[in-house]
Amino acid sequence: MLGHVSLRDRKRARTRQTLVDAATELFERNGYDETTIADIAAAADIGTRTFFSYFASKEELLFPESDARVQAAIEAIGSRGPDDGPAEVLLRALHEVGDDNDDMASRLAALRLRLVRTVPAVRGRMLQIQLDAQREIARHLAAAFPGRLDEVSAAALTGAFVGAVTGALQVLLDDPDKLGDPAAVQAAVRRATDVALTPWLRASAWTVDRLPHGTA
Amino acid sequence: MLGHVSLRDRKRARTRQTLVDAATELFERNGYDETTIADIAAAADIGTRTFFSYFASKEELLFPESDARVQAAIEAIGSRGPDDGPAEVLLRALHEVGDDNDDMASRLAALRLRLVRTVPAVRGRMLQIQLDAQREIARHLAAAFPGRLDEVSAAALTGAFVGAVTGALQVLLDDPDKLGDPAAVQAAVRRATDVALTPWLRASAWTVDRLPHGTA
DNA sequence: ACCATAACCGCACTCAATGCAGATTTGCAA
DNA sequence: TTGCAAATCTGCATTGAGTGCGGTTATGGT
Repeated sequence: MLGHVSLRDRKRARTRQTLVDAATELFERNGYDETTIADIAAAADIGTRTFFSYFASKEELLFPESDARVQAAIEAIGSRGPDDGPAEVLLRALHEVGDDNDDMASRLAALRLRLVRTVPAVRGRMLQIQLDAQREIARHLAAAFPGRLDEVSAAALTGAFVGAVTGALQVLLDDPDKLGDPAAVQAAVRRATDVALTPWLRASAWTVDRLPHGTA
Repeated sequence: MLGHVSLRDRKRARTRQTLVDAATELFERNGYDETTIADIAAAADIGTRTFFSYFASKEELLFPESDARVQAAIEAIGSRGPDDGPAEVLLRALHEVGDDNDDMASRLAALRLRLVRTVPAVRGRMLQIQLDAQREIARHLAAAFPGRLDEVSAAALTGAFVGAVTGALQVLLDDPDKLGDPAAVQAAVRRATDVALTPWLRASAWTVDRLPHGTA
């Protein structure tokens, strides 16, 4: 019975969501550092001790579905065409993930974006998650091109892609105007990926026109 | 009087070094998590409270000269030849930094390498330092090529390079065999980064043969 | 010698995080 | 329905990181 969701599971999922909502609310109203775990637990009506059976730390609250993006990328790798090389596959995967960022409309995503820039602990946690995701993607990429791409090269390639996008984003997003405006953020994301990935596009069989969005 | 080092300054520098040494010793003997700041302070014969006027946190002890590498990279950018493009300059800068890692002989560097792999807090701190360094380097790179390289592209380029190296290293370093052999690691990193960064290199005037590979 | 400043240090405090043990709830089968 | 085992919830106590404050001591310049 794998698909079976018991009452216990539903209840637990609901409490978990309540925690995220309560935390979002409190972080927005009073700030991150000013909000204690005791506050969050109280707002979600559970004991302070119980909080730690849902999230290992305060930062984890900001990244509740961290596997989803990795999963999307892996599927993009799996559904590659016969003529696609590693760069093309990775490119499509990253665009996939970027579009997945459509949840940018959600309050949590906007809040996360702000906190990543201002709270060191949150930034640190995000970088770790990103690095883990990178490693996972690289593993699958290497598996998808046996013989042609060893583990190390796959990791380097993935790291280069992700690093390029991250670097570009970092510069684009410290423009204070763009924050709070989801459309501007998304445009920045797209432009960042385009700028960052252009060299690989030129190197492979792709042309810029085939990209699924005109540069904003 | 800028070059003047007072007794105060000398004393302070000495205490700082003592702290690093004591921490290194304790971390190696008892482990990172098992060593408290109180232990370190006691070993260096200062009050626990005073520790925090030397280092803001326990992790900082592992990165006592974090600016040195950035400084080296910036100098490499400054001393570029007239025909060098952004990619070449960045490549030389990174090699400079990599060679700087020859301090791998030092106990602290070896310890740091181990702790980065095993202690999440340390890894998180390192990634933050790396990201800051990346940003700083990108800024200088853009300044060195006005007109030819805007802020965003410079950040993307730098991110790609650093990301490639980091990604490759991550895979290489959790192979227990290679850990003691810096030469093999360095060779593997160069090979992998070449694979990942070929497009960037081709985009400029370089050819892969001109890379200083035969070493190691 | 004098004084302003910087460094040192103990004390009290807040908060994150963990271990433990008892109470409660849920799943499942008799 | 009943009963039992497992999972969950919870309070309590404890450790350790980190900060603010205030008083003391050491240092640098005059």
